Amino acid sequence: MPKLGMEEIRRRQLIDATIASIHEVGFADSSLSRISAKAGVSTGIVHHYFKDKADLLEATLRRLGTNLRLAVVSRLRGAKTPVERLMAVIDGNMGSEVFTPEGVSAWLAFWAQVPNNERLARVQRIIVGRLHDNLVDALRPLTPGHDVQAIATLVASLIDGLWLRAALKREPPNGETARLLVIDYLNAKLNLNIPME
Amino acid sequence: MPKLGMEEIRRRQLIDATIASIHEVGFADSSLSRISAKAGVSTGIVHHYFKDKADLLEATLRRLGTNLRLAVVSRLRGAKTPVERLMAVIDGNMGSEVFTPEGVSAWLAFWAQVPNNERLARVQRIIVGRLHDNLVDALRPLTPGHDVQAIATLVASLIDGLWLRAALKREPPNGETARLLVIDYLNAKLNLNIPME
Amino acid sequence: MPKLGMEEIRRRQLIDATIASIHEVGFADSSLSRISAKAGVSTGIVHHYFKDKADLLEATLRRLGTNLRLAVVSRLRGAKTPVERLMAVIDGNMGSEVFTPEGVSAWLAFWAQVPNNERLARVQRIIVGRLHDNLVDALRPLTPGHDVQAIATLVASLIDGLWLRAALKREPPNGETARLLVIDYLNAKLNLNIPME
Amino acid sequence: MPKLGMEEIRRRQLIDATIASIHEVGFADSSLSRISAKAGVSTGIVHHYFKDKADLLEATLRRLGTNLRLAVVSRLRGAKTPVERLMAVIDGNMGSEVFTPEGVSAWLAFWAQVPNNERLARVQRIIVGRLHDNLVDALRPLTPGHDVQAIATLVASLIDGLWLRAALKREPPNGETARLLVIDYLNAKLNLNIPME
DNA sequence: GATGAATGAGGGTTCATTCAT
DNA sequence: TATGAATGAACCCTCATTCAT
Repeated sequence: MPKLGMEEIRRRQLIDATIASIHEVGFADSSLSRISAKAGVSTGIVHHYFKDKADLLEATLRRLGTNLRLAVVSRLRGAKTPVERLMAVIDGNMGSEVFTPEGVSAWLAFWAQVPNNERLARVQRIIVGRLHDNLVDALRPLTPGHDVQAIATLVASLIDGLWLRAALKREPPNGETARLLVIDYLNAKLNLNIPME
Repeated sequence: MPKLGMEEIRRRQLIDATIASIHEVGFADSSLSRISAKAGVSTGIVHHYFKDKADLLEATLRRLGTNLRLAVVSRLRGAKTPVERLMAVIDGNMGSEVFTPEGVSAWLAFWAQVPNNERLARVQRIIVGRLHDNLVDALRPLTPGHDVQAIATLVASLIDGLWLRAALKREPPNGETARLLVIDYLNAKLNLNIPME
Repeated sequence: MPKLGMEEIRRRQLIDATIASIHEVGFADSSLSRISAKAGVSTGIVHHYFKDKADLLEATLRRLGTNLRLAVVSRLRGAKTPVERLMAVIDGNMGSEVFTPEGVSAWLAFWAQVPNNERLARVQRIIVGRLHDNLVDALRPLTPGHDVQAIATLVASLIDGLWLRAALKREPPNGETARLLVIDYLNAKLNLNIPME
Repeated sequence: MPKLGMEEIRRRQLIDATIASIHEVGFADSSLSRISAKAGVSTGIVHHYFKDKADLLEATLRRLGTNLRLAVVSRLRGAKTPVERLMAVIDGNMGSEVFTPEGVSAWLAFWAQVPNNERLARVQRIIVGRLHDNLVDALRPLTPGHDVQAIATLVASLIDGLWLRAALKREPPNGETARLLVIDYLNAKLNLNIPME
């Protein structure tokens, strides 16, 4: 009889191994044999839980997006003021759960696949769209008289750039420093006084 | 003397074909046979002019960096005022010679290789360092009382983020829009009045 | 006793599914997982009722042979005259119970395995031998002065050829047409007057 | 510089090895690694000369058809009388160049693939059609008052059946015996006197 | 009896690289 | 200088078979 919940466990194992492998050796060298070895299972098992390698990769990107969404959602729950809500979105994209060595490596790797992979592109568009919407919602009460769309685009681009630079560095990414750069911009542009503690 | 400069011609052919191929089918599918076909030469020829595939890729990244450097240098030549010098650096990184569909695609592809490829990483560090130095030099006369390093980092990150987003989009990248976002930030942060014509 | 005969039921299910699968996708693509899915059981069950895949295939060929034998035997039961007995053998090999799309497909598939599979070869030799013996017995009273062995061989070869051609055609096999060709030969060779109604 | 005619040599090597392999171990076990080993080349080379395995197999079936056609054509060249022309067709399909152990094995193997492989089916229809046309042409002057189509079909089926039986036997096929069975049928049916020397 | 998760060998295929020409 | 034939390792994937449940 099938062990209950085994499917979810195995899928998670394999997705985690995929992220770890991409971090360690990169996208190109993340073969299924390496991934399954890292997950501690046989190569054949992958095709029990995923249609093929592309399916595993898509699920992995989806998971990265989910992690990001959860990081924002959990912070929004405790946010009361407009500034707190804005910072929930910013911090949700810079927090220590997501802004990890493995996380930024995997993100960069997947981004590079997007231009030539429609299925990954679709997932990525959802993730990017969600960040943009979150930013616009959070910025609107704080930006009377400004072009909120442009500011959201700038902040999103800045966040992307910081993720990119984090991925390119050898050291573990420093979310705190990255966060301060975003706050500094917002304070200057919107005449806010978000504390940079 | 008909063969004079043959080496340089062939190397350039192959590098151009590499960039074009990466743009068209991505890094993973840019096999040497595809690249050489695109360059109109045989597969074997690659190893006459490059040690191996890694060597060709490194040369390609180097060329991308050179293009960027030249775009900045040529603009700096006509720059007189501090603001003009700053804009020379910005525009050199957003100008239509470099901010092309092929250019941004190739950049993104190489970025993704850097974390797991020390040789490419070395080249990339040089390029990043040069942009940072250029920015610091240009910003210093305009930023009394500010942390010039932080501002340079923010601008550089923003530029990277804009390149990244340009690569992820389907449409040809719009350097003008990207440029305006950077100017807008600088005007707000440094109380400048760089015209956004 | 509800489980009584379960073994026979399961074996029959799987054999039928094997024949159906071979007809649908061919011998090569008739994997155990496909066969068991078609039979509506799990993959593991096959090894409860058959030693391995080769065993299932052998049982399937045996069943095909049995079907043929029964088709002949049942017709022989009502045959009185020598001609009727001959026609019982012919029709038993061309009748609508056996000369079906699935039947001819499966036969052809198994024939192709025989030269390199001793176990299947053994089964096939029994089936071929039985047809030959049946034909010789039925022909003897009708072929005074002829080489009964040669005629039996020719008829058997002709029947095989007609099965083969039926399997290669896209349309459902036409046993009636095939039958008439055999009768026509016998009438010509033996100066008989078997009606071709 | 490419060795002239190398392509034709290699293709022939590989096709011959394919036929030999099918004869030795059957269609299913004729992997590319086995075929290329038998041809004395590496596995990778197959894809220089054939698009993929299906392409090699199709070329192999085509070659078998060509061999058959040539065997008939060469005999037709010396045929003067109608009977000689008929025998040229018969003997061309039973001659020692084509009615070999490897030949009949490969034929049976390919026949079994036809129902589930449209590309092979197309080639096979051409071959079958050619035999039928040849037979009708040769039979027409000898069959006044008969249904020439039906006789051609019977002869073709008989030939197929004899090939089939030859493939199923362990011994090398005996073309002479097979040939006599066909002649015997024709003599009986058409009141001919083709000598059975 | 029955399931389907798990294994690992072997399949076809692609590829960077080498080398005879 | 230039070719492309040739190699063999590594890839993804499928499969028969086993076994814990």
